[in-house]
Amino acid sequence: MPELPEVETVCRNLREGLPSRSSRAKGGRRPGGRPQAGRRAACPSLLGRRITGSRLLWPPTLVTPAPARFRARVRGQRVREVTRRGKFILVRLTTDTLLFHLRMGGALQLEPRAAPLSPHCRLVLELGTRWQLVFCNPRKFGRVWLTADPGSVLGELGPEPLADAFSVEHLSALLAERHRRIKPLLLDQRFLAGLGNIYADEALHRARIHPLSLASDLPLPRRRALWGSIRKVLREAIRYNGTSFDEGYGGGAYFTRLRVYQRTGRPCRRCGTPIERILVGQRSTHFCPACQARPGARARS
DNA sequence: CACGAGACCTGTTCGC
DNA sequence: TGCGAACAGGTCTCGT
Repeated sequence: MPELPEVETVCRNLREGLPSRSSRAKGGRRPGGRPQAGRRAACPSLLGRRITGSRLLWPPTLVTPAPARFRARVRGQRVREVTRRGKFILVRLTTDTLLFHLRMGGALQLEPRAAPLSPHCRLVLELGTRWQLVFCNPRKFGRVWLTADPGSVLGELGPEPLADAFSVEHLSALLAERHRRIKPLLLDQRFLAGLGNIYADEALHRARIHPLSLASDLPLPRRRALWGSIRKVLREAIRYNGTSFDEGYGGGAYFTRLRVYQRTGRPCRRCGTPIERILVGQRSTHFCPACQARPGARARS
């Protein structure tokens, strides 16, 4: 599931820890409150903890270095910082950096060492006697790197859409030189880091751009609108802890705000027209045929 | 350079 | 109810 807002949520949870929460607390759900995940024990911050051991349960998870070297090298290092770049989670250690990519789902969280491990658990980093950092990944697509040079892993990534340096002029210039359909372009992490299928569809709808539009053909007002909608959608989703349909993200609730993603046949929240679903570059793509005019169907200018 | 197809995987939902 | 098909938030590689 994870796109930029979900990964940001995971990072924040690792940095700040999670307060305890019970599904039965205070007579159930607050009226108007965000839906809450189930019972969860309190867990502390990952920052400052020392890695005392590791267990690799699905070897293909580890890209580099080889397992024996990984185990020897990661042991004894202390966690200094937890940050995000695109959809990567960066855990800076004493001398190296651990990079995690969840790909199509999963979780990275602190758990008591006494707790039973999920069958989807692929890597465990032991943190003393009480806690462990657990990388769960049901579909086995997720990957982990340990390196002194994170740039070697992140090298090709495009700009960070929420960074101050990512200006409307910057995006506009990048779009102008790409003869590519806008939807697959937004999913290309070398073009822009962090968008995935949900937020690409949502950003395009808010900017009123048809997903098959040619990037280089977008008129300036659409390009400006896209810059704003990308940032707005991502910021808003982060406030809601992402759009999670499963556990492990601390109650992501942005699905209540989605305007097109997986709303096929339901009315557009702006104009009431039924949302359509098409395939673009093998990915499900949701849009409003009225709000998001076809590239060919040019209005008189 | 741009694009489609296939691969990598398991779990859940849909249709008959 | 049961069972296979379709589908899922991502990315890589190959062939055209």
